[in-house]
Amino acid sequence: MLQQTTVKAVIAYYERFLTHYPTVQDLAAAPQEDVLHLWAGLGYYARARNLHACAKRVAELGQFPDTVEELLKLPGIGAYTARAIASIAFGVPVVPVDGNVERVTSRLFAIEDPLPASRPLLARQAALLNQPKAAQKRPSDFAQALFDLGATVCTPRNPSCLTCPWRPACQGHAKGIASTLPRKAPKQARPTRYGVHFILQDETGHRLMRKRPEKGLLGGMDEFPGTEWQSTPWTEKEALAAAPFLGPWTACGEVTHVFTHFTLRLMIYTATLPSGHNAGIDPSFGTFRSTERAALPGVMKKCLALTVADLETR
DNA sequence: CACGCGTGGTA
DNA sequence: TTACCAAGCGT
Repeated sequence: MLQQTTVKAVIAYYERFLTHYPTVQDLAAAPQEDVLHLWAGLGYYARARNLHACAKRVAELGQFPDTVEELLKLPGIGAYTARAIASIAFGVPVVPVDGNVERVTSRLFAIEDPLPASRPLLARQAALLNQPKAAQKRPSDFAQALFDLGATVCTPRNPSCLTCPWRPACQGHAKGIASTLPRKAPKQARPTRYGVHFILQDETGHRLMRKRPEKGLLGGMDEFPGTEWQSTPWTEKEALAAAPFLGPWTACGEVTHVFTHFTLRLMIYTATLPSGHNAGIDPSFGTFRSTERAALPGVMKKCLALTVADLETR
């Protein structure tokens, strides 16, 4: 859960997750649908699918692997997480390199080559940080102290060099460039994509939803039926051709959602199905279900909230 | 190796 | 408002 996600955002999800799945066997036995439902809103949904697959593998093995090499073979466990588990859970003297450790390392050694190209060099240098005997003796404390140094002292902006225990050894500070490191390659501009979604309610308050493909964007999560997301806006005529039934539809507003790599603008249409008319809808548009039980990603929750707000002001 | 993959917080 | 950032991984 903590991969690229802040502790604050994770805690509530973590607690809820552990309540449902106290052991790795419980998680391994759960339906994917339930796992994704508990993850909905946290983002990076491949992590949920990987964690689920990982639990199944560990249950199959009968125990957790305790070496970096074996941990790396598990789904969702990469160079960082394998070393975090090995050092924190099993006392193996290795250094997990996350964003914090990359920053600390780039400053300590005054590495000016920009990310992400400098990543292999940073990893090699970071691997040397636990040479001192005290670090070898307590791999778990060393790893977590390194994270905390990065999170509270050697911060991205305005680092507290005056209170830093490593200031005497810091080449970045000596050169006066610590706060400017790590350098980063310039980023690409974020394109905009456009889509139209239809929120169709039946007489019981259930809404028409379908499951997205297992892989790719929002993989395995639920959505309201709609158009593809393309680089140009849809005309009303084009959009309505993609609707799950004839209508009439109410244009209810627009939702903007920013993903890592593109901005999404969605037009939302709503309708309530006249009773007895829900048989003619093609199954490719989904089934009528309670939104409470669905695995709706943030962008779809926004769409739903818009229709609810729109209804109340109508 | 570059890119795709969410969401919330902060300056 | 925009830009950046967060206990990265898989392809």
